[in-house]
Order: sequence, then C-alpha cells, then structure tokens
Amino acid sequence: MFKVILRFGLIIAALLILFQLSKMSLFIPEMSQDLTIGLVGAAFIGLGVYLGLKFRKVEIIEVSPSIEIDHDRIQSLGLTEREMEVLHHIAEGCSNIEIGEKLFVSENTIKTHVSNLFVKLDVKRRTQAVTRAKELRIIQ
Amino acid sequence: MFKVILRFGLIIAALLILFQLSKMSLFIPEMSQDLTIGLVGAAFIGLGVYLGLKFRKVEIIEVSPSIEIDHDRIQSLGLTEREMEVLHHIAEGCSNIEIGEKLFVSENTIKTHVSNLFVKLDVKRRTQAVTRAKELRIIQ
DNA sequence: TGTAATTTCATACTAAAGTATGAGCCTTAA
DNA sequence: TTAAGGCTCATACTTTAGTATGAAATTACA
Repeated sequence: MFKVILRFGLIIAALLILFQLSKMSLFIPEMSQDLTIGLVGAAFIGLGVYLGLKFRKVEIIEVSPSIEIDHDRIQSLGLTEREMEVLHHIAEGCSNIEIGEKLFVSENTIKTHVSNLFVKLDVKRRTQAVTRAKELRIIQ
Repeated sequence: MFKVILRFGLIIAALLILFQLSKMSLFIPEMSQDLTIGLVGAAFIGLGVYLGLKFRKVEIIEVSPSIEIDHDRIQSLGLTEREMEVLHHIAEGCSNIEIGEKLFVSENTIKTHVSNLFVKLDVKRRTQAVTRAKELRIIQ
C-alpha cells in the first residue's frame, strides 16, 4: 500500500514539474515550443512505459518445471552407471529378475547392484529408494 | 518482422501528428500552451504504456501444474478409503509392518489390503502399484 | 603395466512381500 | 432383520527381496 502511494506521489510530482516547465517556457521565449513538446513527450513516454510495466497483469504460464537431474549429486553419492540403470528399472516397478532380463545379466547381479544402491541412498527398501531418488532429483 | 515495421510506422505517424499539432497551436493562439502540453502528454503516455507492454520481456513463471487426483477413477476402480491410505504409505516407501503400525492394525491386515489393491490396480508388485497409481492419477 | 573401480556372478542365508482361504465384526441400506 | 460391503485378523504357504561374503573378469587410467 505504501509503495502504491509513493508511486502515485512521484507521478503527481512529475506532472507538476512538467507543468512548471511549460510555464517556464513562456518566460523563456527562445525555448522553442517544439523543444518543450519534445521534453514533455520524452517525460511522458517514460512515465507511460513505467506505468505500463508496473501495473501490468503478471503473466503466469503454467509450465511443469522440468525436474533437472542433479548429476553432481549422482557423482557425490558415487552412483555408477549400472546402478542408475537398475534404479530406473526399479522406479518402473520391475522385479529383480525382470531387470536382469532387460540388462542381460543374472538376478544375483541385480541383487548386488540393488544392495549397493541401498547403501549409497541410505535406504532399506526399493520403494524407499524410489522416493529418496526423487527427493534427491537423481531420477524423474 | 512486418509487425515491428508496422508498429514503428504507427509510432512515427503519431509523432508527426503531434508535431503538426504543436505547429497548429501557433496559428491558433487561443489554444493554450497548457492544453497543448496536456494533449502531448496524454498521447505520449499512451504511447509509453503501449511500448512498455509490447516490448517487455514475457515473464514466464514456472508453476508445476498441480496434478489433480482423479476421484472418479478411484471410484470406478472400487478402491476403498483404507486401501487408498495403504497405497499412500506404500508410495512413501513404508514396509507392511510400518504401515500396520501407522494405521494401528496388524501386518496381516495390511497384506490383505495390499493384495486387494494389486488386484484392483492389476499389478504384481508394490513398486508397480506406485507407478500405476501415478499413471492413473489416483496419487500425487 | 599395474592398480583401482566397475561389473559380473555364486552361494547361503534371513527378511519381507505376496497368495489363498476362511472367518468374525461393524455399519449401512433394502 | 437380513444381506452386502468394508475392515480386521489368522494360518500356512510360495515367492521375491535383501544381506553377507568372496571372487573372477573387465575396464579405465596413471
């Protein structure tokens, strides 16, 4: 509210100065009318731009902020490429056997990856791993 | 590009008209200088507002479109209140025992709910249930 | 070329998840 | 006052998941 009052005050002050200027030009005949109009125009155009920007409706466009993957965090957690692959498949809801089939390795291998993953993410279950990974923004 | 040229053309035209106006006031002395300045001011303030709005940077505020829960789908799938509660806790990464503790019922009860949930969601595993539930927009 | 990190796999567990079935209790509505 | 639906629980079982440990093969890199 205070800000609004301040702004209108400034606008009124600007107007007064401009009208004062217009009277001055009466006493300074060598100041051409064109110049006066130029000055007035410049001042008002500035004022107009200011008002236009200040009191415009803020345009809110709903854009789902593309959740950026935090590669630095992946690094700092020491997650390997293979572990990230496994993590993605876990997030899709795959079983260990299914992940093994997709990556052409044994279930045991997947179990190893999963266990290492849990240690690095500090979780106990795969469902936790998914929520944690999303919190940490290392998966979508 | 054409639009830009058109706009600048209009601006130039407006300027010419204003200067013409200023000259007219020389031949129409009864038209006071204050009035001239007022007209010029009004014109330029309008121009300023127009320019300010047209050539502003478009402000894009990233807002995640709140994913609306599809209550109709929950209905049509026949998911009960209790099952939804369990589903939410599954999505959080809770174990059956933990969910039981939170809802003050036994692990066996949770298992029953979970099994019924899987049938209704047509999935085999809890991780799948979570992804499916998100697809169906019945949880966040 | 040697070393560290990654990936792979196995075995042998334990723990948790999931299935199937039956049943008791409560509320709500016909 | 039944019947239905929802919630609870149990038992018994099968299947996955997860842990611990050790080890071989591969890759990358100094």
